[in-house]
Amino acid sequence: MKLDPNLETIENSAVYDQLTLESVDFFVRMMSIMGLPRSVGEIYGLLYFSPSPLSMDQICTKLEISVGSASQGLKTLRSLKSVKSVYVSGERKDYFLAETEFRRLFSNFIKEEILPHLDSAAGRIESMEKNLESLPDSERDFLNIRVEKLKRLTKAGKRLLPALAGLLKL
Amino acid sequence: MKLDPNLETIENSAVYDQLTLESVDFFVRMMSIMGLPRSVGEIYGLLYFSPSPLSMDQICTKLEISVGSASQGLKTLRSLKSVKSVYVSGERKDYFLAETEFRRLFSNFIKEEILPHLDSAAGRIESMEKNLESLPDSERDFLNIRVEKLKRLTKAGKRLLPALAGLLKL
DNA sequence: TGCAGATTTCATTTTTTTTTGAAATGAATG
DNA sequence: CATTCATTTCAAAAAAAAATGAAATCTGCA
Repeated sequence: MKLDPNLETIENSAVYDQLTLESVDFFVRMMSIMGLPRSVGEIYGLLYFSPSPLSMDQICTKLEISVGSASQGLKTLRSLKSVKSVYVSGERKDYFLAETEFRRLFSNFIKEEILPHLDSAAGRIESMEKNLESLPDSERDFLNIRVEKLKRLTKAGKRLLPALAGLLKL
Repeated sequence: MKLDPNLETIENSAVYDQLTLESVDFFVRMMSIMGLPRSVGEIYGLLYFSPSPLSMDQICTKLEISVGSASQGLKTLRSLKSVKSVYVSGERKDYFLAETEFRRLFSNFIKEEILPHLDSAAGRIESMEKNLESLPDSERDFLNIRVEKLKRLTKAGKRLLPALAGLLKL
């Protein structure tokens, strides 16, 4: 991360830079657990500790990433509703602020990245059940139990995961 | 001495192959959501529908993967306690069976892959708090609130995630 | 103990994912 | 409505992750 040497405001103090660095690091790891690219974590980490909204080119400059990455990363963060754009009077470009309700971030992540998989899994299980029917009763038991287990797992996932974010009382 | 391959067993039917294919596909996706490599999902998917334990070379043959991958994948699965090895009399090699309690799989996954990150996050937050102290009171508020939020998030994670697997009543 | 087969390790190759940067598209302003 | 700046898109480059396979290590048994 690159610092710009304009003094006096908190944003330009060395301590603030250090905090931002730690924030970026924190969110890079967190997003990476969620399977999101480094740049997404960097952008969110930067915005999370920024008292004022930042434009895309400020983000690119401070993080030393390309405009393509910034645009892509902001798109992802927008889809997770983790970032909001802010109108700044007399400015043409968009400015961004972090949305700090983690509950919403997780709930959108689950909705967008996980539930679709559970839905397609349900389809796959149906197809397994169809295949099972064509086996003789005597040999069906073992496989039947396994398929039932998968079915219960996906159902539990579909029920539990969306409820999970709701448990976050921060 | 080797058991002769009885062509009438369920394992050799086309329907069984189809089911195995679907199982592999199911678990490859599931493991990939958890950030685990394809080979891990393939191996678990194969074992999950196998009525009899399989050796490493059987796994390599059926999945067409290298011994290195199989060894690596089994190591991961062992560490997640998702696979158990079985003694087969008169056989030198190890044989493997899937452990089908998903609760244990998830609980181990959380313990091994996620909690360590939360622990290191706690350290990072401490360092942020130290940095905060050196800022003048007047400018500390905004950042203080953010750091507190991170602290609550990691604490909630540490409490909630291990409990999560326990909610799985399958 | 020494051997043969089984398993692990790890440098290398392959595959996949992410980033880049330039061209295309879009939008506000005069 | 043309110009300029801002944003998105996407092919190519770079980086990261995973798979391979052969050498090293381990293990049980004669």
